[in-house]
Amino acid sequence: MQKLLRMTHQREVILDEIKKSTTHPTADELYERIKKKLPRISLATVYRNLEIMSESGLINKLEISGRQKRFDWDLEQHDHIYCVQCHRVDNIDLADKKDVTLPPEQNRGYMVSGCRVEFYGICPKCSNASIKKKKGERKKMACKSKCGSKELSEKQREVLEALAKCKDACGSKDIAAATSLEPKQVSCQITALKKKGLVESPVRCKYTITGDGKNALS
Amino acid sequence: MQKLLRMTHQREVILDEIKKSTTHPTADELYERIKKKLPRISLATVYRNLEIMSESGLINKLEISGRQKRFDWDLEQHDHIYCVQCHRVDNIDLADKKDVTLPPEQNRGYMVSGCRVEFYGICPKCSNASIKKKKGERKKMACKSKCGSKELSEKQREVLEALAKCKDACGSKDIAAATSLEPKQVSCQITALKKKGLVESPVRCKYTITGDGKNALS
DNA sequence: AAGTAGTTGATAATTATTACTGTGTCAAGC
DNA sequence: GCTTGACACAGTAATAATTATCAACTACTT
Repeated sequence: MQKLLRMTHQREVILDEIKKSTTHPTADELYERIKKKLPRISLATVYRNLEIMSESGLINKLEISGRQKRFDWDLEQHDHIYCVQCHRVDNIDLADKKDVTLPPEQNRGYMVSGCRVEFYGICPKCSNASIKKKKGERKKMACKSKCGSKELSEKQREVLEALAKCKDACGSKDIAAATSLEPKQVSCQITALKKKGLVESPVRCKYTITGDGKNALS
Repeated sequence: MQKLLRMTHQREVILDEIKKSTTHPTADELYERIKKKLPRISLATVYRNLEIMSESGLINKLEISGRQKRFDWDLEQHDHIYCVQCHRVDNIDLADKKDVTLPPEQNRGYMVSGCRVEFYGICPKCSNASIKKKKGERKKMACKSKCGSKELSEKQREVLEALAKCKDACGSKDIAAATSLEPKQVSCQITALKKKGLVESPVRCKYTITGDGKNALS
């Protein structure tokens, strides 16, 4: 039953990289770092070995908020604090935790095997970043955004360029006239552009290009 | 800033379906149920509206272990218990929780906005199921498995069929001879089949088909 | 009644992860 | 020293869950 683990060079490097990290890296964060040492390693190898090593108890796979799995060299049971903005995860040491137990009449028939406590909030890096942003300091987001600024579609670019030429806010009909698009289609594109933050609406049904929008064009 | 929400029929039905559920459904569970009432609804609409409604505070999006997001009509802050086998999530009422606070010197500079407590274990349904399984009662898994028994590939089926014809355990060379495959390829396929539990190795380098393996062929 | 913001269904795209495949490497046994 | 079989690897395809895009539609507001 016990599977024997061969300590290959790749595994050594992966394990080493986890042990070095103070945070709890995701598979692709690790992959990026490992690639510098082993440029030919495959992402699949990283995933495979993280899975294997956590199964055999060399490392810990965290069950934590967020989409990506995270790994930890610290095998002791401990708890975490999670940044809702950049999704980083830090350790916490919770002395009070011994009090958190589930009264037997509350367990709903579950065979309880453990308990996780997870605080959440905004990490210092992110709160600094948002202060800077308010000051008008334009800065590339330090953290991966869930839905990054995507490429503009053909039509979106057309609408945005037309808006860039207007001095004042203008309605979608004006834009339709300035482009080859139907008024109806313009409204669709504006919705998308607003969502991306490239366009805003100072008054109902009038639109202007934002600073971000101008940057997106150049 | 405040976006106005139009109460469409689709939204009403989605909301209604969440309110009716005692558990914490995932988007696609909801979609399956809603399709019965609105057969033409799109999965995207369900996802879109769950997101919108949770943003505007009509429902709650749970941050919980597991790959899929889950939604809850109960806006009160409460905690959960999670089945590591079938991933169902139940509510718990944790009176002791007030004790769990993060000492300020522990917060690592985070602006803490809340705390989740999550117990985990095996739910009653799953522990019953595994007892039945031990008795030899073959039964379709009640719960979605993370990596369900996949279709057999062409080569895997070939290997498995060859194995089914052997009375005793046989080596990969025997199998290679019985099929059109190279010995090297056979070993790859056997590894995959073993992982699926369709083949086992009573002695080193000898293989037999398992009960599951026979079922997989029929 | 007209115009427009918001909404929908269908589908494409994306993200994170896992599976497959052919080849390579290692250790044990002949 | 050669063979055998187990384990690993890189590269790539496939999958699952979610999100984005877009043209058509709908319900408010004026």
